[in-house]
Amino acid sequence: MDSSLNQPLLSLLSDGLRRKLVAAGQTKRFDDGQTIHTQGSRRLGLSVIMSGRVRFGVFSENGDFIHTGLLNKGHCFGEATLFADMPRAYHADAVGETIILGVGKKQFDTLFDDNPGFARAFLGALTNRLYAALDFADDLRRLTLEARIAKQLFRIAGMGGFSGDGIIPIRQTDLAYALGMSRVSIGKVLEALQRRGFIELGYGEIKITDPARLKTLIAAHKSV
Amino acid sequence: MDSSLNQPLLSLLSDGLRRKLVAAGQTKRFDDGQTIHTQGSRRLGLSVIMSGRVRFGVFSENGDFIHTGLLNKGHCFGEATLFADMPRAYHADAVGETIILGVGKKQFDTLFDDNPGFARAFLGALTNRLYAALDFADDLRRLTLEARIAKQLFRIAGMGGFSGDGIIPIRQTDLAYALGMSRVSIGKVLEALQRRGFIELGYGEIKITDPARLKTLIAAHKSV
DNA sequence: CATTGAATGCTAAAAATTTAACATTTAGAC
DNA sequence: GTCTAAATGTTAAATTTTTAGCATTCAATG
Repeated sequence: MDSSLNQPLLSLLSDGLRRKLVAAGQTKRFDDGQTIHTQGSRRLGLSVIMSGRVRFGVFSENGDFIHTGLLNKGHCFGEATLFADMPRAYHADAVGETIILGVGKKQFDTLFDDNPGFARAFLGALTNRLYAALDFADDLRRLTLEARIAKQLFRIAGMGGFSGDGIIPIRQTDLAYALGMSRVSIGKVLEALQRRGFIELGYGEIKITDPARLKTLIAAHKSV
Repeated sequence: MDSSLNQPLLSLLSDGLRRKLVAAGQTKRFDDGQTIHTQGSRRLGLSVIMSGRVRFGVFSENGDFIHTGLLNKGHCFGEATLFADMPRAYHADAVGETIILGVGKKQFDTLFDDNPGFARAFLGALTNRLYAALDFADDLRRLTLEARIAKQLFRIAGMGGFSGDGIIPIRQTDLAYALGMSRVSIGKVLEALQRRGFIELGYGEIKITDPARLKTLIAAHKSV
């Protein structure tokens, strides 16, 4: 989840392997908001984002969709269905027009077994994601709320591939869910950050106006 | 961190591969408490626990060692130094007499490239650990404190390979750190669990007296 | 078996966070 | 431009959690 640890799979593959992967799968186009797969799906295979973005989340008891993650071009998902026999862990839908390369288990296995380079790429990508997840869990336990929020904003900004103006499309409600806090608490801290000139709050978006100063906040730890 | 997702590497390797791995490395014996590696070490290689247990943690600002994880026989660590060029993320020391198989980067790479089966085993192990970490982060955000504590006790019990009597060697201080809460809060909940007959508190250990009933608690969610 | 450091037990005040409202603003649809 | 649903803004009370003590119990050591 730390962007520095988030090399997309495609960037870890050589041109040759990338071509082979594409040749082995089928691309499919999704409209904005269209469901790519549902949580718990047992359809085995690798999915690679060729263009666009994919939003992940879960449905709460009352049916609301709760956004928990976002991946953009070059990233893959569904490895767990191939390597660990797990169902799809999150609901996934498209953000904007999105093209997904789907590689079924059979084709993937053939490709994987014939090309040792794939293993390295996946191991690299998974290791990065594992340590990013461990880092995120550490943050939840050790950082002050302000630091967690600041870091999460950078995390989202880094993942998204958004326009370079520092505007992050995220609802305060989703930020609250992502950090396991109430919207009121998140709102209070955001308001304070805005007052201090670090960010500007919008409707469904947050603009980082002073990235350098905001970054200095993420070191703030709870006491031990 | 979920025990069901925690197949040790050695159990994912065929006999043949396991033998090859052992042949490629060197075993080294550590006494109880002896340091295996320090945080930040750049020594590249894979470490496999052949017997005993390894305790991971970090040193806080005031020099206290804070225990954050425990792995037992069959598990490996240090993959990140091989697959993602990262330094050792945690300090590691032995719990009881422990034998570690160390495989240097060079030997490992040779072995890995010549034996495709290794890739599958590592991918399986890493995928499991990734989803366990994501699950743990979810717990931190969604579960009530009581549920988090109950689940953490099972997590530790499952990891440890301890005697079958349900006694978990853990200090309340460490439990508090692992869950990012204060010792007072942890103590309060533990005391309540003891009063209700789920557990028995000891000095540096906790006994699960009623695993079945304790397990029912871990579903308790914060409201959304 | 006396000593000692480590761990747990306990407390009350302070601080942080949630809850449950309701008000206001925003962006898009008509 | 109006309307509307969605999102943010704002409270205050209730609850949870931390902080900062100090007391007590435990287990290992000499």
